Amino acid sequence: MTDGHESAPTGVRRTTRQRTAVSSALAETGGFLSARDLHDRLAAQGERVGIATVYRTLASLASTGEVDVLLRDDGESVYRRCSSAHHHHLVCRECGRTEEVTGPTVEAWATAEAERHGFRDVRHTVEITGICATCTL
Amino acid sequence: MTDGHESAPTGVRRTTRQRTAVSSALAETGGFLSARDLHDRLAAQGERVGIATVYRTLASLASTGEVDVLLRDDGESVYRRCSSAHHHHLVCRECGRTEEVTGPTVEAWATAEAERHGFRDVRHTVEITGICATCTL
DNA sequence: GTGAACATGAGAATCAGTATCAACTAGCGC
DNA sequence: GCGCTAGTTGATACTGATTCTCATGTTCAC
Repeated sequence: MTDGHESAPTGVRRTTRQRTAVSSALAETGGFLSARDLHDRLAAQGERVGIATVYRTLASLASTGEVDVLLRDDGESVYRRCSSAHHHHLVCRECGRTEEVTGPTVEAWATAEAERHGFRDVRHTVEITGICATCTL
Repeated sequence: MTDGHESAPTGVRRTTRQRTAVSSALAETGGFLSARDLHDRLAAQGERVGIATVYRTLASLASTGEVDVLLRDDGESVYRRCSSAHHHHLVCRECGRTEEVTGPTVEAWATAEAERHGFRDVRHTVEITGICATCTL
């Protein structure tokens, strides 16, 4: 973890066929995709991109806030092209449909609660799941 | 996935040495433990319990609400003996110390927000992380 | 005490994600 | 356009958590 092979980038981020492919595949799909899904989707489109590269690209996009990462219940991470403002998700457990929701209420509550316990540098995650109107029918 | 070997239990839950061991090891420790941690701890106490059994027992305890499951950022699940009332966690990113917090505010907000989008059968998870007072020093 | 349903455990299998490292390439200066 | 080199890629091995398999062991109602 100290100094591997792919470390020490001088900050330059090159444009490659693979990165463009991952980015646009993500943009085409509204919803959340796992790294595998994305890899399969690219393969189906004839874009040959290694799974390792997909993971690397997603991690990179996530670190710049261009995509949103969600850790599903089964432990797999899913990614989505996302507005960069802080927000939360309302996910349908049936079809996976996602709505973005914002909540000044929660933000305030989380911060207040954390401070009450003496915690600093507070972050929070809120996920709401349910069955959406369409799936209820 | 239709009908395995360990399925079709008629609802009976037997008391075994292993289940008791897992339960009490969990009770002795205030904080969160991963299945491995628990397994190691049991081994150290001379309790020979298979890792598969630890997982099974934890899953069973979790399903009855006797323990609380948290999916850590690295994807590993951690378990803790927990009050059964609905609540959330405030976790220190440094030392792992955990506080239980309740928030009628969030509950209400989550439900309202979900209903506004036409979602039913709503559940939510809220995790707040930060650096606790002790680690700040 | 008996028997059948339930539980266990050792190890194999699975699965997401990361590390390795030789080969490749974007983009800069010329 | 050419060459250089740091940044990238990808096939594959590896790791680590969790689940599956199934023969064997236990619990508990009767």
